[in-house]
Amino acid sequence: MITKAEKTKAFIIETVAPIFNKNGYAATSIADITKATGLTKGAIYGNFENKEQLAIAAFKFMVKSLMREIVKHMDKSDSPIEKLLLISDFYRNYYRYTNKMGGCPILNVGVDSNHQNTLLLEKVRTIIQRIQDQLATIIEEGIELGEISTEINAMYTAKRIDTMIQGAIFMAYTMDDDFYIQDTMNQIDKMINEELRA
Amino acid sequence: MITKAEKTKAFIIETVAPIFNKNGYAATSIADITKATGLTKGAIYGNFENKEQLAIAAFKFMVKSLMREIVKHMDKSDSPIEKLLLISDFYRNYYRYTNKMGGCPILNVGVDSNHQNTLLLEKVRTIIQRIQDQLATIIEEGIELGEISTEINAMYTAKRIDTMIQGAIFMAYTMDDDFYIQDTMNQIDKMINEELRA
DNA sequence: TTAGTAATATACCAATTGGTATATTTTAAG
DNA sequence: CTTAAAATATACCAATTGGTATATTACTAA
Repeated sequence: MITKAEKTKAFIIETVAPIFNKNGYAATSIADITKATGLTKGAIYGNFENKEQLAIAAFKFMVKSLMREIVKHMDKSDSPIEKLLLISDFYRNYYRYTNKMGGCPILNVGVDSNHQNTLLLEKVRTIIQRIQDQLATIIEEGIELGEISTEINAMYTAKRIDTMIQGAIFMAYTMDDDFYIQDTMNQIDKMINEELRA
Repeated sequence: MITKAEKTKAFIIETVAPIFNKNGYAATSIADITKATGLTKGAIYGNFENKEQLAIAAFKFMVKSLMREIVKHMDKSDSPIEKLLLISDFYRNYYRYTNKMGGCPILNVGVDSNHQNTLLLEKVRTIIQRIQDQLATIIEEGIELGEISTEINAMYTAKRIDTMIQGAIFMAYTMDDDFYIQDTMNQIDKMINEELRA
């Protein structure tokens, strides 16, 4: 059964996630949180142990919804090479899409938590690792199916793609220019078609 | 003549720069600053208008010393294509080098200031623009000297290289793994040799 | 309807925040 | 050595910080 508190908890997370994502952990106060939710400290601390645990829940929520979207998009094809192209295609809308939630949580929390919050940094690392593993798995499947050259190192290539994507996201947000993402996705497509394809 | 205050000012900036870089603007308190410098609020506010101006001075200081190093390294050759290879070579030591100062100031302040501090963000943008302009100039010189293919778009290529570098820096710091930088620099070298070269 | 409990609000806490006015010390010129 | 000015230290400010103990309200099962 879904209790009142569970609904409140979900509501707090949804409301607070973009605030943490935009402002960062230290620059987000409990007052910001109560103001945005319209709730009081009692409700917040009744549902979350402390600010840190709320920030972790918010990060997980953003990543989860992001991952859901990308998997949904990716599953439009069964072909590994098509899947890779669908991933870059997903990121073509990333700037517009993530602007609503205050930017890319992986980039923002990754930088924000470094030297500052061990628990959060750990969560970011886990997510990045998972993304790269999934990318590598798709590439390996492509190799097995003969779509992708056997010369390709799946993990290296996965890391390379992920690195390019994160660079593009950083540049796009810092310079407020979607070009970086579009151009990088073109480069990744080129790489898929000209280097990966068997 | 070099006054006492000028020396103190420089000392404060040097001491405080890595703290701001590591912790971010909001997470760095005036108390952190007085503790690190051994000075009091009087000395800090006697030399800087406020926390924001100090953070800006600290950012400029870090970028200036970083730029000095990269230019010094780059000037080991007169050939544009060699200059490009020397840039990627410089970044091969970037992780170790910037760890001392608490990470890459462009990445850190770029992410930290977004949605938070307009003045700082503006400084970051100016620096990124300058880096890309300088990269583009080198590429153009390479084209004029016949070292680089006339097919190459200097500004696009400059942006592409810069984007890859920033992605590598983010990944290296977030995952605490220098591999991302080394691999990306290999990729950039490959790009220079196989795509740019006339 | 009522009692018990779950959920939220209120009032409060010490510590810290960025910043300032003023007192004190340090410096350099005469 | 003296003195004015420059530089730094001290003491203080209201506002805000994350967090808690307790009071109040909302909900649900009997």
